[in-house]
Amino acid sequence: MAPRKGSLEAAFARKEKGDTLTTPPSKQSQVATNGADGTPEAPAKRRRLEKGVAQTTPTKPEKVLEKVPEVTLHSGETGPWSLWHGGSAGKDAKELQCPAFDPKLREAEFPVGKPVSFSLLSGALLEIEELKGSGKGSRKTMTVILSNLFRLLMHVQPQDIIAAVYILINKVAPDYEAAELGVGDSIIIKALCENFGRSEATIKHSLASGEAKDLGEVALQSRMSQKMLMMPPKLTIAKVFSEMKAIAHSAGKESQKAKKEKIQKLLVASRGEEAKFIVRMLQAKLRIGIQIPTLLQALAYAFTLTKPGQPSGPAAVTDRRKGQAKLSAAELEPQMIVMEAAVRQAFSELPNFDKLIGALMEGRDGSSLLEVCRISVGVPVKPMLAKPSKGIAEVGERLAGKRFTGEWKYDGERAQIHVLSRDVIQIYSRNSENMTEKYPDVIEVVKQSLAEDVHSCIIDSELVAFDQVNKKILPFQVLTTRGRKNITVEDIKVNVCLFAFDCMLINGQPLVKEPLEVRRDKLWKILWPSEGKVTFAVYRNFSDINEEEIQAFLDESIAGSCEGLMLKTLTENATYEPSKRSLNWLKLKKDYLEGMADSIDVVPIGAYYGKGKRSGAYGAYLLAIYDQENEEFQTVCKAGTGFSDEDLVTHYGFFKTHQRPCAETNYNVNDKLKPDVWLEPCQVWEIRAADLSISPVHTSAFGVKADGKGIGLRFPRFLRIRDDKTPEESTGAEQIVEMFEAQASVSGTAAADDDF
DNA sequence: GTTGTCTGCCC
DNA sequence: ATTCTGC
DNA sequence: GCAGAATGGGCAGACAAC
Repeated sequence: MAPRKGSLEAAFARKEKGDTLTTPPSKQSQVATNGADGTPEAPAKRRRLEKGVAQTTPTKPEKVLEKVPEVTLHSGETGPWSLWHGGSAGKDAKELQCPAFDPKLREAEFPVGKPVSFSLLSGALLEIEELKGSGKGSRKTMTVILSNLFRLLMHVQPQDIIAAVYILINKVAPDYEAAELGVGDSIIIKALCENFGRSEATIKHSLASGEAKDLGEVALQSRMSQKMLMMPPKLTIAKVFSEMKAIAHSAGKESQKAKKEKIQKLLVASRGEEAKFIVRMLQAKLRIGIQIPTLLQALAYAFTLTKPGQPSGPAAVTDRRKGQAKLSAAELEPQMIVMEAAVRQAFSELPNFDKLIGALMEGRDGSSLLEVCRISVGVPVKPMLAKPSKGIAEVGERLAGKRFTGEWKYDGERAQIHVLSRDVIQIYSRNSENMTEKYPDVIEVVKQSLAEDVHSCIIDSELVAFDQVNKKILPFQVLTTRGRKNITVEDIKVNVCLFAFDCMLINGQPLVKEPLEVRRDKLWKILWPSEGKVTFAVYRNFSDINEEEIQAFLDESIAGSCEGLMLKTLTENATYEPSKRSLNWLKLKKDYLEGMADSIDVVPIGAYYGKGKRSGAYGAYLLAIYDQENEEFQTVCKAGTGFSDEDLVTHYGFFKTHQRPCAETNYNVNDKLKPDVWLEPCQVWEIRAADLSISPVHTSAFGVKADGKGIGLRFPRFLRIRDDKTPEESTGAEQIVEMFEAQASVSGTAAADDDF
C-alpha cells in the first residue's frame, strides 16, 4: 500500500464552517470564510449600493485599438517572417508548402468563382499529416500550408474559407449553437461494413494488427480496394460541408439510418485520400497536428499576405510581397504579429468563425478587427483555464514577488452567466455550450441577486450541487444527475449553489483588460449573496509566498468539500485574456501532491488496443483490486494516461507474453468493459486518482455502498510498477471503501450510504 | 412500454 | 479531466 | 511553455431494438 495516510487524516479533519459574514474585498485582506453562510434575508431588501456600479465603472473609454506591441524584426529566426521567406529556394511557388506561394499561379486549376474541389483540402491535410513529427520547422511548414490554402480560397472562392475552417475543426457551427454531428465510431463502423462489405471483425482485426491506425485508414483501405464502375461527381469543399450540416441536423425516427447513408454517399464519392479525412472529420479527430490555435495563426498570416477584394473598394491583392505596392519584410512582419494577436483575441472574445472570417473578409486588420469582434452579452467568451501545479514549491516559484490570491476550487460545473438584460439571462458551460435550459433556478436567483443598477454583465462562476437543508456542498456526482432539457423550477431535484469568482463585463463595459483585483471588486458590488443560492468563492489574498499558509488554506478548502485551490495573480499579468495565455491560472489539488493523494495498487487484468499514435501497443488497461473475502479481482478503473512512450512499449512487450484467451474465473468484470485482450494477473501498478465514485460498471466493493454498484476511480493515472508486491497484495476492497468514506464531500452527508 | 446502445458533454 | 512529447 | 493528441468515470438524452 502506498502512502496515503496523510490524505485520509486531512479528509477526516472536517472543519465546521463558521458563520462569518463576508466583507467587500476592498475592506479585507485575508478572508477565508464567506458565502454559503450569508444572511437569510431576501436579497432585494438589502440591496443598497453605497457606491453604485455606474460610478465605479471605468470612466476612461475602453480602448478599442490595440496598442501595437513593440516589435523587433526577427527576420529569419523566430518571428513569423521566418515562415515566409526561408525555404523557398528550389520550391515551386505553385505549391502550398512554398512560402513564396502565389494564389494567382493556380488560377488555371482553380478558376475564380468556381466551386473548389475537396481534393484541394484533402491534399493539404495529407501534406500536413506527412510533415507531422518530421523535425525542425515542420510545424512552421504546416502553418504555411494552411495559410496558403486560405489565401488560395480567398482568391478563388472566399465563401469556402468558412466551410474549410469548419471542416478543419470538425464542426458545423459555433459551440454555442447546439449542432452536433451525432456520429460516433459505432455508426461509422456500420457504414463501412455495409458500404464495403466488410465485417466488424475484420475491421477490428485491421486496427488490432496495426494495418490501419484508425477508422480513417480503415475507410481509405476499403475504398481503395473497391472497384467502381460509375463514379459520382467529385466532392467539393462546399458539398462536404453541406453534407456535414445535413448529418448534424438529421434527427428523429430513422435518423441513424439517414446519417449512415449520408456517410456512405460521401465515402463512395471520395477519391484519393479523401475517405480517410472524411471519416476522421466525422470522428472529430483529424489528428494531423492542427487545432484552433494553429488555425487562427494561419488565418492571421493569410489575411496579412493576401488582401481580399472589396465590393466597392480596392481589388484583391494576392501577394502583398509583390507588385508595385509591395511591402518589405520589415513592414509585413509587424503586421503579422499584430494580426495574429488580434485574431486570437477576437476569437477569444467572439468564438465564432463565421463572424471572424466575415470581419477579415471586410478587410479588417490588426488595428480594426477588435472593433467588431468584441466581448458581448449573449455570446460566451473563452474561459480562463488553469494549469495543474505539482506542489506548493512550484506555486511559489511562479508567483514569487507578485501579489496573488488563492480561491477554493469548487467541484461543480463551470458557468458563465450572461445577463443580457434584467429579464434575459443565459448560462454557458466551460466549452461554450448553452446551459440556459438546464438551470432555470439559477437564472431566477441571479435575477433577484443583481444590484439595482446592473442591466448587463458576464459573470464567471462554478455551480455546485448543494443540500439546502443541511447547507452542505454535495459531490460532483450528484450534480451530474440533474436533468438538462425542459427543466422547470418546480421539479428540480438537485439544487445548486452558485459560487461566483470573476466578472468580464458590466453594463456594456468589458473588464477583460482590468486586473483581477479590480474585476473582483466590481463583482462583489453587482451581486448580492443569498444563503445556499448565490455566493462568492472563498478566497485569501497573499502578498508573499508563505508555504505553510498556502498549505493550511488548501487543507481548509478540502475540509470544505472543495477540490483544492485556484491561484491567480491580482495585479501583475492578471487580465482575463485567455488568448494571451489560456492556462494563466494555477490549480493546486491534493492529488497532485505527493503523499496527500489516494494512491492505489492495482493489477492489470485486461488491455485495449491503442489508436492513432498509440497503435501498435495497448492504449489503455483494465485495472482491478483483489478482494480477499470473495477471492476475486474486481475492477476499479481503466488507465490510459500517465504512461511515457517508453512505458507503453515496455508494458506491451511484457503483457504480450502474459495474455489469456479468456477472463480468469476469479475476474469480476462487467460486460461493458470487456477488453480486447485478457491478461494474466502477474503485475502490480501504483496508480493515482482524485476521488472515488459509485460506479455502475466497476465491481470493487460491489454492493457495499450502493445496491448493485461498485466503486470506481475518478481521473486515474499510471504512476509506476510495484515490483515488490504480488497481485494478491494489491489494495483491498475494504480499503477502497475506507477511502470512499473518507472523502470530505461524502463523509457527514446523507449521501454517505446507499443514496446512490 | 421497457431495455440497451450510442453520443456528447460534464468533470 | 491528466499526462506526455515535439518544437 | 505551448499545442496537440493520447487516454479516464459517469451522467442524461436520443434512438433503436425488443
